[in-house]
Amino acid sequence: MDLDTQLSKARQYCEQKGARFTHLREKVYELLLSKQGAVGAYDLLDALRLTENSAKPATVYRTLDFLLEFGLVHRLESTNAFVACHHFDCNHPVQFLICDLCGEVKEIQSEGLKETLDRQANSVGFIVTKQTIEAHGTCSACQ
Amino acid sequence: MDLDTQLSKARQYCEQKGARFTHLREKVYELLLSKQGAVGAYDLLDALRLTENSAKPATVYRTLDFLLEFGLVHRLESTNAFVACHHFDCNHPVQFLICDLCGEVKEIQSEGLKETLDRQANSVGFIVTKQTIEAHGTCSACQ
DNA sequence: TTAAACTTCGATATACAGTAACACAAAATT
DNA sequence: AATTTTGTGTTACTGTATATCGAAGTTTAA
Repeated sequence: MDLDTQLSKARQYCEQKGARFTHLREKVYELLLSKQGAVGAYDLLDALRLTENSAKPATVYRTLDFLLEFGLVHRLESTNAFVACHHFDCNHPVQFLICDLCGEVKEIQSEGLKETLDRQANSVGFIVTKQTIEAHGTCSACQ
Repeated sequence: MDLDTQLSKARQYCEQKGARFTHLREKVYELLLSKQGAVGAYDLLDALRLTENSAKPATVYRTLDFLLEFGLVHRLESTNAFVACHHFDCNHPVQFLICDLCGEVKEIQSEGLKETLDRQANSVGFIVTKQTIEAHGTCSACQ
């Protein structure tokens, strides 16, 4: 799907949820969509500053907080970086495969993985609210 | 197991591996053992400074690097914090249950979880070298 | 249609996390 | 004893993230 289509899909999604897809939010989401791989907040800030002159760290983090809240982007905990999500409307658990050579980030959805972790946790009386599952390694293209 | 026992177990383990369990390394490991839950590097630094007057960020990070390398501590990617490992001698994959209320960190070992992730990755041609699996939620005591 | 309430954004400052580089000291190796 | 390796002290810096406060823009409801 091309960028403009993806953007209007996001706009529509936000409107439907009663959230404002402001200029800044659209811009940041667009920047993330346009990169493959994950981007650090300060790299994103540098890119953003090319068009949004007044952008500062807080600008980026606030905007990312919004996008994270609505599932438009994901945060990679193991690299402190952010990736656009292309299918925010389906709300399944997400896991990431991060290639340490080319930086590619592949999002996978394994119900099995989620359920195994939930089950393991429950068996010791722990209730899971959020999972972080990330694998580092080498993608097929880089092998 | 009490603290002193755990410390001498660590000392023995290091000697056996030809690694030096120096005063600093012992001290940092001891501090981590004495807290339940995970500790941030700078909190650790503050605690360390009470006895090691000259400690600086690099001191802590260097020491943590050593302890991480030998499996005496783990790093939580989702909180940038560190926890002591009590059974460094058995070298299986590790997952964490992190209680967001009391801060307790429970280490679990699920071969199944590891293998499921490996399998999912392999099925798209991805070779995993390192896994990060962390669950946030509520522990049994806090419910 | 205007005031009140709420959300977003700009700006500054600061806290927290991690690394690079170099000098010196202590152990281990020869 | 001399050499090499490893560990520590120190300074300086880069990178990551949040708190606060006030101004500007939107929405709501009188």
